[in-house]
Amino acid sequence: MHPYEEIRTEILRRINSQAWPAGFALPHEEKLAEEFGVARGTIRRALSPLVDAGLIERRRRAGTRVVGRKAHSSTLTIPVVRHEIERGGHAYGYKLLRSSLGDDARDDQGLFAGAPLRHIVSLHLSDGRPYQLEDRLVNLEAIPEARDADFSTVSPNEWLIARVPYSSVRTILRAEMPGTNDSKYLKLQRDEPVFVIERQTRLDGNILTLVRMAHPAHGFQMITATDDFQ
Amino acid sequence: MHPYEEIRTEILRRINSQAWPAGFALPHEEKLAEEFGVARGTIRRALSPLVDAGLIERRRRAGTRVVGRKAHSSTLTIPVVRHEIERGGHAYGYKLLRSSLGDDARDDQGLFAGAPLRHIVSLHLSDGRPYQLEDRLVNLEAIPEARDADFSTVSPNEWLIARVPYSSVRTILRAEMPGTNDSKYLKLQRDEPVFVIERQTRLDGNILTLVRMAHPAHGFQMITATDDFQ
DNA sequence: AAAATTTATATGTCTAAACATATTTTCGAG
DNA sequence: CTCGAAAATATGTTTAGACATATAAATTTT
Repeated sequence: MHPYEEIRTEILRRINSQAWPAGFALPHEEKLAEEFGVARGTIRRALSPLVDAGLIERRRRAGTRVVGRKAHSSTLTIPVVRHEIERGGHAYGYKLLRSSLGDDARDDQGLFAGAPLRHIVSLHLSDGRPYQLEDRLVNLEAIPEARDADFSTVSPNEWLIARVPYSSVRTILRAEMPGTNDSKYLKLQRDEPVFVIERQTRLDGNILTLVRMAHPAHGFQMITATDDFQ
Repeated sequence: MHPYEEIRTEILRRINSQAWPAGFALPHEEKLAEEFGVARGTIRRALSPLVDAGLIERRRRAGTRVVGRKAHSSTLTIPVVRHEIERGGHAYGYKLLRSSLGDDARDDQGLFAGAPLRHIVSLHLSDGRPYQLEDRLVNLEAIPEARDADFSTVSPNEWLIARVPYSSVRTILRAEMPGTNDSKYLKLQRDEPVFVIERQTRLDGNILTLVRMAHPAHGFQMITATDDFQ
């Protein structure tokens, strides 16, 4: 364990044990450097992830303070469906349900501003059972290669994620009563809702793709990784 | 804009423009330092968040490569309910429904290993309408002050988050058909599902609190912040 | 007493250099 | 030709120092 890690751990311990409670002003960098017998740079290195995580706050001249938390943050990772299913030890299946071209398809929100689109509906299966219904619009102006890509064996999800770089992602999570397509393809039980993940992917402001991924609620859950320290 | 930021932006541009496609080996640090006219440390500073974000991968002696993505990651922030509602410009309301002590309460999963518990059920309202049903178990061994805390005006959610430090959080998201309590308190429409957030909060392995937060699905959604650059 | 100015100070950025360490490549022994 | 040891190399950690900059605190001016 490197000095910067030990120092970070020790400072975390002090915060978590309330020895340094919310609002407490930490000794300044030079003092901490002296206490731990290292250079100032090493102290900065130990502290900066705590700043990023919002555990402490720093202001020039004012110093560093322990922050009282106001929210829980965690990282939500959405893997390629196939990986998710296979990692769970299940057999992955995939079926292309619909593929069409057009510029008026389903752009309810006018996000694509009339750009040519490809609309793909596909189904992901786990052990033969419907797992996710993927309904996707792809901006062909931004990703022209997607016009002729073959999505009958590889899902657009997987095709895109590896191939197309993006700079921002907006993910929306919802519980919904199933729509017509959901009921048709997901083999839902009576009164069973769907868990919907909707995602907009952008590159420098231009929207690349918009996708709605619907899961049968029963047995489906999302778990977020804990943004923690050790 | 500082040199390290400009360099990071330029490198991102090269990755996003596919000038440096997935698998591409970046020039090594000394070369980049020379190219940008800065010290090696500044190059490291520019690159390290890209490593954290999984955009590039580095191995000693082998160098640095652009990574083809395998998943979408984003940060899910769950604020205190009151803040969430007030930020939306709505009136916040709160009602304590039930509060009891005991060690056998509802610990279905045996997470608390027989520790004394406090069980609190409360309702959060937005403009007078039910917004969230909070059902919480608090470990009194870890947080003895919670035994006598008054949750009739301040929700346990808010009381805990500011007061009690934690080291890890596990959040589970689900769509569910409403249970008895959900139907009773959330004024659900016919066939309306609930969006459930379940959270376990720990400090150094010890579970502090377990909470189930149920939202009427209609009009509720979670949006994740985009883990992006610039 | 209030407002404007100056000073002090803690954090923020950057450098240049040394050394540590994982891993690949090279080279030599068998 | 194979295996193992040695060398080479890119990244990883740390230092000590210089300078930049935001802002709190002290001082002067109004």
